[in-house]
Amino acid sequence: MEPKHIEMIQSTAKDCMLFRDMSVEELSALLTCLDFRVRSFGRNDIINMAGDPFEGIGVVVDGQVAVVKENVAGERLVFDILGRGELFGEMAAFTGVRKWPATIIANSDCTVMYVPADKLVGQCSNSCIAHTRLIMNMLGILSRKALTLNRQLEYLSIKSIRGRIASFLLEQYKKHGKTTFMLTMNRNELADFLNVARPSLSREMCRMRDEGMIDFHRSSVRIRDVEALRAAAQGLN
Amino acid sequence: MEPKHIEMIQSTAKDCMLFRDMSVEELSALLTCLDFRVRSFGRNDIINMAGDPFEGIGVVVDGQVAVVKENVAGERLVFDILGRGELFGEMAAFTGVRKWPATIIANSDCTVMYVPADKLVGQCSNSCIAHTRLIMNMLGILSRKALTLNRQLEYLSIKSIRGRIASFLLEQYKKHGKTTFMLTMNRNELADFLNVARPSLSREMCRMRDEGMIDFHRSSVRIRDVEALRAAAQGLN
DNA sequence: TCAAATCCGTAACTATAGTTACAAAAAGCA
DNA sequence: TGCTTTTTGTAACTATAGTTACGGATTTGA
Repeated sequence: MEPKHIEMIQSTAKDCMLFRDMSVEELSALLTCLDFRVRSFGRNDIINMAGDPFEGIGVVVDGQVAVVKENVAGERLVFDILGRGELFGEMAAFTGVRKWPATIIANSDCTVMYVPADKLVGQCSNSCIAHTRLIMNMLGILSRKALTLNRQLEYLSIKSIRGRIASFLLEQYKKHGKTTFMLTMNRNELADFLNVARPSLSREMCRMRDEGMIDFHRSSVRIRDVEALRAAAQGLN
Repeated sequence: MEPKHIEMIQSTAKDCMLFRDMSVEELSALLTCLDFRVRSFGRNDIINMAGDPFEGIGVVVDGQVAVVKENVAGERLVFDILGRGELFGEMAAFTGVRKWPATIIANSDCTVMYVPADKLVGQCSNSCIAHTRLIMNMLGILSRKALTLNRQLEYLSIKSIRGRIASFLLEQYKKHGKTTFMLTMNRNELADFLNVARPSLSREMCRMRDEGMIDFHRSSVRIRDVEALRAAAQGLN
């Protein structure tokens, strides 16, 4: 293990849900008994391939990775984008799944730390306090994960494109706190995210503009009629 | 607490993931320190309403409940059907959410046991072994939940009704290990589950029958051409 | 700075799914 | 058993979204 890795992990751990509420000492003790490994990847490298044998949970130490799933037709569905301190493989770890359920791809040059699943689950020999906390943190992470999935499910359960756009924009509005904001996705990505065809998305957005609900140009959006948007999100009108 | 309840819970606990791998003694000790409550409901009763204050995890002791979500337009999306020994509210418990994220409805007369969230999370005063095991079981349950949601997300990301039906039937086929099996949902429920209109579901199922992929009558289904189904699930043909 | 690549809106056409209504079959029940 | 309720398939019609193609705007990068 190179020293720069240790340092990087220590500093990442501060922002990592998995190691939350631990003192530096606890963390050090924990890290020694977790028996982790570190690997680095270049942009677009495949970090883990769906179906490959699952070894353990991954923590993004540096850079950005994407969790994707591909069907046989070759369509790629982006499930999640993860940054520093975020986890992947946590669902597989506790269900005894032996294969990666999704593919992990490096969105940029990145460094990943792997923790063997059995080290997480098993009681460590020093039975450190930090290990207990680790488990509780894990519970929180998994729960949050489930809630996020739940919310995404709500998106896809909306049947009309207009409803999905409206819900999405309302969430952005809430997030930014302003009626004018920039989208972080281009039309293609947004269409993928909302699981609709790109031209259909454009068409519907223009209709909504024509009706005076919103205004937009490229990635900048302005909400003109919040109430109308709310109604649209609920499938009315 | 009525004795019949205690007995019912003890017997349910045997089949309950939350209490897995515990001896009768451990279970008894655990139950005393969990401070649970028991309530009974009649068919179609609302057990917990989305938005109502969240008290604790629910365990189905007897009967069947449905986890649903409704939008203002009144459309009802069935997220899950739970039987004896299954849990609800486990996601809310560990994320500090104070409101029920979904509505729970009694599918039949049923009995439910509630365990306060803080009793699960906090160390019990007797720090019993069973409590540790409870937490580990909880990890497994949450992971599995997340995987299930993931799978449902995959369902809804399929754009065609035919693809959804095919995926659903393939999963049932895999689950039963036989090409002939009974569905546990009627057409209405299945349509809800797949998030499509009921007549559209019927129509598509009939088309698939006409094309020789499947055979069915009411809730009994026979898969006639697995490969064709696989192709359909992937959006081909 | 200019050419290439990408992004975005648009339109015509097609395909798919939703809506509504109804009747036959099955199940529940008095 | 016979009546009622529920479940299911079906059909005609409508609405919505996907497909394909194209051109202008914008960005990228040599």
